This record gives sequence, structure tokens and C-alpha cells, in this order.
Amino acid sequence: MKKGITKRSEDFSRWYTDVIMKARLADYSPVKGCMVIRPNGYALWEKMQSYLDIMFKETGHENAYFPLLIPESFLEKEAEHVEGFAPECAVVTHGGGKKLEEPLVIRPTSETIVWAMFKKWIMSYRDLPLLINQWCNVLRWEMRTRLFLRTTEFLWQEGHTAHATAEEAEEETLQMLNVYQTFAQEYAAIPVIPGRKSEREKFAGALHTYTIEALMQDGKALQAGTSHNLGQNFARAFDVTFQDKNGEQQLVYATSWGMSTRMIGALIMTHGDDQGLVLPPKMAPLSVVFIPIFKGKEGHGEILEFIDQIAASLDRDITYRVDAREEYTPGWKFNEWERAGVPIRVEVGPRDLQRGEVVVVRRDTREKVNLAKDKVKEKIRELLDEIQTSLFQRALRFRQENTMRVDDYQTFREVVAEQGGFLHAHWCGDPECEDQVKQDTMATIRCIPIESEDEDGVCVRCGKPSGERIYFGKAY
RNA sequence: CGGGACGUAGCGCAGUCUGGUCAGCGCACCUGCCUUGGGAGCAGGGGGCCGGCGGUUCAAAUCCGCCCGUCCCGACCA
Repeated sequence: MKKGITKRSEDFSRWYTDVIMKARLADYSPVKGCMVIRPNGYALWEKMQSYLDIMFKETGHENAYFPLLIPESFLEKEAEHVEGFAPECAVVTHGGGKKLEEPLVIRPTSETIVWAMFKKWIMSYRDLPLLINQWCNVLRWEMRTRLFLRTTEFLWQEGHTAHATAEEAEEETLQMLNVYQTFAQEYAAIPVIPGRKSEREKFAGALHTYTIEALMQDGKALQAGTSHNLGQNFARAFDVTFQDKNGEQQLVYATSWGMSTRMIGALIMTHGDDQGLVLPPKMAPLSVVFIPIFKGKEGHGEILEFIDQIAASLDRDITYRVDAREEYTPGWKFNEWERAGVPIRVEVGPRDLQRGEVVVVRRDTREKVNLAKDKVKEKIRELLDEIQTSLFQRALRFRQENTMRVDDYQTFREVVAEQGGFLHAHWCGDPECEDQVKQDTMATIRCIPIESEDEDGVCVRCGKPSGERIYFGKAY
């Protein structure tokens, strides 16, 4: 294996794959377009799951599981939905050595089978709201794949809810968008812009789609989570009605929302550096690694004992590991654990032992401090918080520095071509302008921000009036 | 599906133009010694259908044809 990691400035996408391979997050599988998520990568997914699952349950949702296989006819019931997803579906045509009567689609998303079931479960307004989430894998036959960001099969969670009124559905959609924003910012330390997708970019079958958009270090945008208000589209397609308080039959209102293993890609590309992965402490499966430094044959035991004492004094929730392998030198281990993104490293050698000290090194800045033994517990707690905050601040600063207010098309094109980032510009709302911009620059509308100031301006492309600025950018 | 690069040991590659002297290097791995404060050193060792099939030739990793696969850059997308 190549020793180093390609520098970000040299080739960002190589850097990205290098980091994943060196940190052993994932590997290419024998199946084209599919990856194997290795223990280090899966641990990140488990962290994500644990935080999100709690938030889903706090907001009243329950987990369930629906089949992987969906009858082809289900998909066809919602016109926009089938148009959007059919081209990227894998279809099972044979089973048990026989051709199937009806082909089964491997779920690209589960709205159709969920709503086929919701029809059975929803009779009355008393059955509403129905708040379901499922953790699962889905399959989308993408043309080009990229580890974590776009693979043929990926892991995600998909929430599916049913409501009695349009207002409730909209409220739910926004509530879950907010959950995603909280997760992204407070746990993953990734600043995001919540907003609405344009008609062109919305989910196939939705009334409208909300998104959180993040900016990666190479100036490209990444959609990090989506929440859809499906209106009555799926209720209509699957004939899901309920009897209201007045005894009348009404169509149900729906939402769906999802966040995937793609978030791990966002984590890598937001915080990583030329040494490898940098993990926000709240996402790091391992918070602290202790590295003993041995001198000569004697005294190994004393050093390890010293480390054990310190480790035992740490707060329970802090995960640590002592890397006492003798076959590797300290320098080798430093590199190894930095590559893996472990937030804090503690070095303990004979010199430290003598003084009753340790060397504490933070991963994000690689800053070292000498510290008395009895100060370690407190310092580690403090550092973990500080790293968490400072990673977010650093990413936020990066985004601010790479968000340009642009008012003329010439500049717009130059900025997209030369520096990337978010372009904060006016748009008239016409899909034709959106298409033209995409054609000219490859930039798309990332979102129409939820929080925006009213400002009179003119569309950056066509000059027609616009009342607010929206975000454009080149996306993954 | 268009454009590019590539397929030789677990990984990264050289060798291909100019056929033979070609099964090679670095890392990783194994054994031993020695070492440990930013990827240590020495010695020894194991490991190969040179992507597949076919052709040319006395002779093919090398030339020709077809196929398969992968990665990167676009169109599609969480």
C-alpha cells in the first residue's frame, strides 16, 4: 500500500479515497458500484444511528421494517415517482428457478410498499398521525459511484408518516429537517443550510422537498439529508383515506425523510486534513488513544501501569485504547492513529513517568501540551468539547469564506468555474433559468433557504425581478 | 453511455515501444537480532494461471484480435 495520503491540494478526490482506505473505513467490493463498510466505517454509522434514533423516538416515531422487494406495479402507481426511480431500479425477474409472475423491484426507497400497508392500518382520524421509521438498505443503479457518497447499495433511514391535515404534514416535514440540522451541526459538526429544493430538484412524487446543504472543502456542495412533504400524492395513488370526526372520508397527508451513509462522506470531506481523517469527538468511536514510549528492555510494565491508572480515572463515557504493540515505533503509531481521526492522543514515556506527566495531543490542531497526571481527566473532557466546537467553527468559517454574493452572470460563471463554493444570488423562479445555469456552469440550485432576508433584486441569469437570494453551487 | 487511464505477489509499481538474457522492485507479511519521544536498522525467508480467450512465432508479460474488469472526468443521483 502507498505510504502517504495524497494532498488535498493535489487531487481532492484521490485524497478522499486515500483517507477512506488508510483509515480503513471501507473497501471496494467484488460487486461493481458496491462497497464494503469496514468496522471503522461501520462504527461511524452506528454512532449516527444512535443519535438519530434517539431524536426520532423523542419526536414520537417508531421503528419498523418493510420488505426489500416491492412488486413492480406498486412503483407504477404514482406517476412522478415511477418516472424518477424506474430508470435506476434493479428488478428481480426469477425466483426458485422460475420466472416470476410479476417482477419485483429492489427498493430504491420504500414509499410505495409503506403506503400499501398504511392503507390497511389507517381507518380513522384516531389512527393518525402514524409515525414510522425504518433503518435499511436501498439500491439505486447509479452510473458513477463514489465511496460513501454514491454507491449502488447504501444504508439509510427512511421516515414515513401519515397525517390528517396538510398543516400537520408540513410541520412534520420541517420538524424532521430540523432534527437533521441538529444532528449535522451539533454531532457531526457540519454547518448546513436548511432550505427548500426547486421543482427540478425535488423528490419524485413530492409536493416539495426540504434539504440541508453542506459545503465540502473542495468547494462542492453536498445534500446531507432531505425531508419531503408528499401532500396527498401517495394517499391518492394507494387510496389511503380516513374517516374524520364528521364521519367523512378524507385523503391522508404524507411525509418522508431520509439520511444516509453519505453523511460519513460529508464528515470526511468537511473535517479531514492531509494527515487523514479528523473526527468530531461526538462522532468518534474512540476518543483517546494512549501510546506508551518504551526505552530499553526495562520499565515497560511501569509505563503501562501509569497509563492504566490515568485511563481508569477518565469519565466512563470516554472510550480509549492503549496501543502497547511493541512491533511498531511511536512515530508509526502517531501516524496510524492520526490517520484514523482519533481526537486525542496521550503519549507516555520514561521522561513523563519520572515527572508524573503525560503529553496530550489534539488531532485537529496537532497541538501538544505537557500535563500533570492528575490534570488529565479534566483536560481531556475539556479538549473533547473544545475540538467539537472548534471543528464546527472552522467549517463554518470555511463556508462563509466560500459563499459569494453574486449579482451578474459573468461573475457567476467565473466564480463557479474558478473557486466553487456557494453562490448567493437572485433567481426569478423560472425553471428555464435554472436549466440554463446548469447547462452553462454545471451549478444547480442547492436550496431556497428557509431563513432569508427579503431583498429586491434581479435574477442573475435573466434579469427578471426576484425577492430573495438563493444558493447555487456545484454538487456531488 | 461518451472521454481518459489502467489490469504483472496482499498493496503500489517497473518491465511491453525494440519478443529470448524476465518473473523484478518498494511496501506489507514470516524468522531472528537489535530498537522505540514523528512512519527505525541489519540478516534471512515465503508468496505469481504477468485479467481471460484466441492468434502470430522456434520462442509471448511483451506483437495482433476479441472479451472481461477497474479507476478517474462528464450526463443521472442520498
